[in-house]
Amino acid sequence: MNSGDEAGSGPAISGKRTTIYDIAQTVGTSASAVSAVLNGTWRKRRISQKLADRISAVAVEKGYSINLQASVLRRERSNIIGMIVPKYDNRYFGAIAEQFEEGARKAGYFPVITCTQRDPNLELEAARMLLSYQVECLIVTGATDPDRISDLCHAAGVKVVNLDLPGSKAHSVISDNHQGALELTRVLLSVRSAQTGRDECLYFVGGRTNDHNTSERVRGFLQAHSERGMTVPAANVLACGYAAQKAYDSLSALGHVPKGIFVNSTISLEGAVRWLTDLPAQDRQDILYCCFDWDPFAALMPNCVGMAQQDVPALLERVFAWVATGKTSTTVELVPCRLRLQQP
Amino acid sequence: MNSGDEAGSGPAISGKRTTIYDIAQTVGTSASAVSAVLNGTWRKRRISQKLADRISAVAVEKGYSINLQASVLRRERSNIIGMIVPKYDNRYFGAIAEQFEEGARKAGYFPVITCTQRDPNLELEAARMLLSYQVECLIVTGATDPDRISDLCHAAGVKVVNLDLPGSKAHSVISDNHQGALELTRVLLSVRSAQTGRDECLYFVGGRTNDHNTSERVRGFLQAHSERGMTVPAANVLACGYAAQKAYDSLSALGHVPKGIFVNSTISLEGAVRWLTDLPAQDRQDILYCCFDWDPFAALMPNCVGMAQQDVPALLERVFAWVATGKTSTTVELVPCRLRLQQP
DNA sequence: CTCTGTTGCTGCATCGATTGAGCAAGCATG
DNA sequence: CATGCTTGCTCAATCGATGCAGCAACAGAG
Repeated sequence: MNSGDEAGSGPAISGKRTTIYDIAQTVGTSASAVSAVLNGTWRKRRISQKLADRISAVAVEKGYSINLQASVLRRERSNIIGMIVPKYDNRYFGAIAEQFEEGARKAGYFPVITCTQRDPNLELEAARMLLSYQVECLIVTGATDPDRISDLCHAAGVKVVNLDLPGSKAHSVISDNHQGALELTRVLLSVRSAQTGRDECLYFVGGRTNDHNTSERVRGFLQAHSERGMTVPAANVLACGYAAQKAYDSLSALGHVPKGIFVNSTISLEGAVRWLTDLPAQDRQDILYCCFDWDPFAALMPNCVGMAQQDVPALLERVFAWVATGKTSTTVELVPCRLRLQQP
Repeated sequence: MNSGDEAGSGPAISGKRTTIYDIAQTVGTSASAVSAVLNGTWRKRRISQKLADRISAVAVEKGYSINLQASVLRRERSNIIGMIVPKYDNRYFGAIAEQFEEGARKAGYFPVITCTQRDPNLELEAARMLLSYQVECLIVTGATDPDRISDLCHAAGVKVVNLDLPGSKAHSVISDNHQGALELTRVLLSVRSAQTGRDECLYFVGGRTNDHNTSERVRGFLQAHSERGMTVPAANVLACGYAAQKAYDSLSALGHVPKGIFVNSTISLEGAVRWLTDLPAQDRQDILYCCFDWDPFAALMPNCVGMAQQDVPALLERVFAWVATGKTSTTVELVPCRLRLQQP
């Protein structure tokens, strides 16, 4: 049962990790030589091939792994890049997290992501933690209060970039929510009017109006209507928050069945689709919706006209490009969304 | 534009972080006192309230944040717990990542998650990295080769737990794939036979047969058939890998339209559903499927009979309970799945 | 006035890796 | 044989936080 081998010069005895000093001792050399060999600077430091080989062999044999806490402490750079995301469990943030890691590794960083559940206190706490781990740069995604985090980072002399939601105290890379919403609304309006033969105002469901992204999307939504000479009644905009249940409740509370719905996020869409499937079949037939954000299953639902997919690769490409420049100005970069329409 | 204030005793000048020595100097005390005050051990170390207050005030004023690299180096414990996940961008792993972080924080750990794209080399590399950051414990989720990672961890004296996929060299917490697949298949078989009046073998799509989870699910799938006296032809099991496109291709390649499909994961389901929506409407009508793993949108698709949802909270609860015991034996814990059936 | 005990602090070694400075040995050149 | 150069290594300080050992000052007991 117990596989720990106590004897011999094998791998570290439980609890004690091998250090460069251990290796130096068994090889009969100095810790500096071991360090130089193991971090690749040995040629420059004129260590002989022979010694290098002996050291490498012993390191492998002992299962050595560097203590990066010690290494980072000594060097000026930590090579750690941090990210704060509100949630992992939807496709948008899942993709952001995944591609952030990929990009970070490609740029030579070690990525550390922390999920903050849209809780402002947890956001601050997480940012502080990441700073304590000496991140060189922090990417703040969808934070409720990005500016306070920017302040923290500035105090520590750490680069910050806002992603997805803009802030006023750091560079921001965000989707062009207005453009995406405008185009998406145009599509839904024209499909519906082709179907019914007349123009009818759509409903907007989900999000919060004081949130930048939602207000930009509402602006696009309204503009698409006014392009057709329509004025949307205020009651058609149900900015009820992001939770799925809220969307379900506010659609149910309407008292009638809206025929065209702009859903503000896949999270709200979960509620909207649930509401839809709970309707009697004949009501369900001619309801159409579109949704800001993309999900592969939601995109294939029969009532879905199209989705606006935020261009995650482009967003992250912009973020890493910004990080590489080392600039510190406070600007906002807009990245266009991709429209993904249902094949008829 | 430039908000950096160079003068005064304010927050750190860009590039230089405040340390306990800086604070000690401005307060006119020793670094030990500052350390004791800032890490909460000052009462025990008999620092006066007055000095403690002065130190705290200066620390806040200077925007001090502890250097955890230095702290961890000195102490015996790092408080870091690591996790390796193959992907973030589906609901199952998204939920695992999110709840892992929550559980880790509750247990007093700092969670670090790394995503390895189902790439065995990246898995090893990531494990090595996490060990270098002195993780106290590593949770290995869905790794292609968990045992090699276990070896690495044992060599470093670090606890390991396998999650989702079992390994032979560490404790494993996994879903009861056989039970879940058995029950799910029973449901689909009975719904289909109620519909058509006769028993018909289902198709199994997705996964790899040499993968533990897939083979257990196939076993459940076959057993549900044999309970009804049916023998499934080998050709009905399309273990074509996990990628969505593979599922699409192997369903298209069949040459006929199977009427009942057991889909092995939501990733494969993306392909299956795409295949479904590409079919002519009359073919699509009476196809039913079920799927192992849960997705809120997929669950609401009209042809979906039910999904097996892995009990993520229970899985992680078991993982953390195991970590807390500190035991090292090699056992497998099975956690039952929840069946989520389509409301008729 | 000495002895013991308490309060409130400081000094210093330590964790493991890194790196500039430096040293001994070997060799070639004048 | 003195000088300079190269090769191949070692020494020791350093990064920032921690915590043990210890010390000065003072109070109270005898």
